Amino acid sequence: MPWLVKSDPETFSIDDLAKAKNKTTSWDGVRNYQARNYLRAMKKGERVLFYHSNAEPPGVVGVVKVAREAYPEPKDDEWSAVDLELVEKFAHTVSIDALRGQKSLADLMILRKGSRLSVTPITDAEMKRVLELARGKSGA
DNA sequence: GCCAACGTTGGC
DNA sequence: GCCAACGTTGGC
Repeated sequence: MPWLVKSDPETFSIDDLAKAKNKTTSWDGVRNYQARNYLRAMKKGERVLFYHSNAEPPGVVGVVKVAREAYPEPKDDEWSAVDLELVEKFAHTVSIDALRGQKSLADLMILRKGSRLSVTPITDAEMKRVLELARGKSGA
């Protein structure tokens, strides 16, 4: 299953990931039970959209993948982390406006008002559509 | 900077 | 177990 993770770029941006060792980071600090359960459902190799919140503009900035499935956080093993590895940084952000402009993306949890989940599942079709938008295709 | 939406906390 | 208060998130 494909996924989407949110990050405030002031805290951790896709450029930070690009600079990280092996372009891989431990995705820890999630302190929401539903998001944690999603983390635990991630499988190695699955693709994950990387979303910048509180950015100008907010939107999807690239694709990462699950490099290591969920493991307990060393300092707080009630919670889980995964390792995420950079796959690609988009040439252009797929902005939240662009996402909202797509009927096929209307069900994205991220677009719901007040949605604060930092890890959400998406469908294969949604992943495909966002990748098309990233590559500049506007078609159906 | 504002504020609506949400999750968590804590008194009862 | 309810719910008001509070802190945080995130778009604008």
